[in-house]
Amino acid sequence: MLRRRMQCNHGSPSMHGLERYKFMSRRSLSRRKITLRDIAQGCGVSPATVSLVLQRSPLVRTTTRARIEAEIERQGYVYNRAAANLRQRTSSSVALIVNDLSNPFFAEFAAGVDEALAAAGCVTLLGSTGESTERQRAVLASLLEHAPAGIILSPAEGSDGDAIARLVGAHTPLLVFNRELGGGEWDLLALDNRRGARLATGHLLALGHRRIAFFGGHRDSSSCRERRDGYLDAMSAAACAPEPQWLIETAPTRLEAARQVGALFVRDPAPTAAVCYNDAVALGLQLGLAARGRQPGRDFAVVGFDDIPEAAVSLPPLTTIATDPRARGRQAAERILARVADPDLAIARTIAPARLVVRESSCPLLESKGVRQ
Amino acid sequence: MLRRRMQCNHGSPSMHGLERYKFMSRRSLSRRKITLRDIAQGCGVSPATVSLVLQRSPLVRTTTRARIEAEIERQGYVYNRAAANLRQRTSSSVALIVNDLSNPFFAEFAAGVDEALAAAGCVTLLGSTGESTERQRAVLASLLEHAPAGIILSPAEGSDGDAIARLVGAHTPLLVFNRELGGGEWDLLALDNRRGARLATGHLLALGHRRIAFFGGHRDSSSCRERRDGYLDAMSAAACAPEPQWLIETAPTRLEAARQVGALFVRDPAPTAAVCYNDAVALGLQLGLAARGRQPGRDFAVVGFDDIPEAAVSLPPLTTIATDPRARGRQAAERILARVADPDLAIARTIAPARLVVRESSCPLLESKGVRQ
DNA sequence: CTGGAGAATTGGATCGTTACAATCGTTTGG
DNA sequence: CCAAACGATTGTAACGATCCAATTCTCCAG
Repeated sequence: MLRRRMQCNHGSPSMHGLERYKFMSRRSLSRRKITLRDIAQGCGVSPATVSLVLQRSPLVRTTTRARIEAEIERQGYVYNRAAANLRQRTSSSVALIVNDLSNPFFAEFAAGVDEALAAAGCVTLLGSTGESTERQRAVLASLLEHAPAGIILSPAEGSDGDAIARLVGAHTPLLVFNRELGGGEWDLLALDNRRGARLATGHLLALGHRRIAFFGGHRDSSSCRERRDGYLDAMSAAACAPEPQWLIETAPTRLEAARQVGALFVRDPAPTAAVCYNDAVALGLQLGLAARGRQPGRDFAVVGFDDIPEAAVSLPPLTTIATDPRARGRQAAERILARVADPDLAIARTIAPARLVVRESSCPLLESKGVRQ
Repeated sequence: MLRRRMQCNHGSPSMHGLERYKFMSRRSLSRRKITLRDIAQGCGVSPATVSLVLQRSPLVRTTTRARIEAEIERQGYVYNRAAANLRQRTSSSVALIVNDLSNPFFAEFAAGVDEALAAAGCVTLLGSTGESTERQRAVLASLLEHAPAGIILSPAEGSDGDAIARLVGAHTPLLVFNRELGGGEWDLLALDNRRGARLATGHLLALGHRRIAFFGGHRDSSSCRERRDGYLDAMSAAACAPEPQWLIETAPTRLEAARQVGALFVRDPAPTAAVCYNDAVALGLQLGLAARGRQPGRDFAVVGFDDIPEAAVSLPPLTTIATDPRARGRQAAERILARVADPDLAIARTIAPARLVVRESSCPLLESKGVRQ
């Protein structure tokens, strides 16, 4: 806890008002903070009037307002929103809890949230969980003490909805992002993972591929499960039965994905294309393919998921499913602001659309390859 | 501004203490927030005692403490840190203002800051400027109203130090990151751009290159200027005079960089290697080279700057200067916490080291190429 | 049984702001 | 000339915690 003690001279009883003020202003101008009282005193009005000016109330006479505003400027007064919030029982902050900012998907999301909140004159309280439910608990508790008006939470894997509901209480509206979380009454903003993966798989099918793998991601991750389900939907709709070795699990990182590429080709029939859990994995796959002498986008088709910035500039540029995390961030922020303004809004489950972005990594099936074996 | 009005029943004069409490608790348990008073009342002690428990004071008897803690748990009380901060004249938040979170360098930095602040029980107030001094002014003013204990600012290009000093005032310690900013008394944490670029250039010189370009970045960016100076240092130390067309200015993005690659080769003598302003530019350069039939890492050596995650997995993997933004973030947070704890610390200008990470994009000079013309 | 030293607890003022009711001038209509 | 109406301003009590001095409780030595 931060605690800076200031050795502030409380005026001795012998000094009356003005003298004391002068004394303070000379002696400790740089130590003590200017308050609304100082402004009031400085131009001979009551604190209440200054407060009215700060609230842009039309009740104050124009000339008085001007005088007060000049004094505010002169003394370099800064409004203490915490004090105001305490009195008004309001809050001008929203808490944002994500897994990890170094994941570009979440970084973009956070940027979008912050952008929209700032536009509404609201400040972002940041927290990150590192995908640990224990840290999530701690971070949530810590942020709640700052009485945010609302919370945007991208829950860590394996979160317990009831525990979160108990922690947050009924006072603070919560918006859950990116993952289903049962156990409470809250808004949800999720991606259409299933339809996205169906889109990706359908695209590869349309290019002539039949032996399509689903590559990467953790089995127990809900987003991975949804994407895999979408892939399976599309495959069975096209009457293609995936071989077990076409479903490869990896940590969702480039490096880990690159290491696992071999597993795709250990047994025949080998796949000619892959739908990947996300772009990181897809880029790793491209790398691993190149290392084994297969050229992605020519010998093997790859589709990613997320459309992170480097997808557009990889070699070859990656076909992927765009989810526009920045727009999702703005959307989340706007939704929570709306709910704060009106707590009686109906709970909404919003599934954001995903769209296919075709680039060069998804090539048609090569006849020679397709026919071989 | 957020303002949720609660239709709270103020107890009518006819009701005395306990009845009123019961009424409130039945009628509006889910509306009204639990305060420390409620806990005190709930177990028949004074608010002061509850406060002592919350502060882990050793003055309360163990049995009393247990009783109070149970009540806190039972009622689901959440501490109101804003109220405490108001009374104590302290703050448990630090403001972090960066250019843009979607830049992975800043995202990593922010992650590091948040990590270290959270470990100290302190919350991060986020703000982003989008490299606009006007937004920076607004964001800074808005965050200051929340009375952060300190501010970590990565100033927007073209910031006016005096204006910032005036805005922030002498009360709130400021740590400036990543860019020099004159005009006030504050700590600085910067990267050793000059030495880093010298390292990069020296590495290429050691590989036999003499015709080395400095590619990318904005002329008016201070970090770009410093890196270019480092490059020029190393070149002149090796008695190499750079041709004017070896110094190419671009926006610091992959796409823009890829577009400008042609400019390197419009006139003889053409360079055989390039030190890039940053990794984004370097990756763009690799892309542009490939598009023109030159293979980076074989026909042309490339060195980047920053060591962003994709540098390790590009084609070819990029030799670069690592600055470890996450560690810088932790460092910044720790420094501002130290200064908050002791405002009389001497001002520190910290220049973080940069280290060369050799990968495959920096190849030795090919004899055939080197001798031609 | 009493005095008094600690230990444990508490009342009340306070942090900087705002809501509310009350006040003070001015003006206007009757 | 008074009442009412209005516009502008203000005193005071909160908001939810903490600090400080003062008080009460314990317990033990004498």
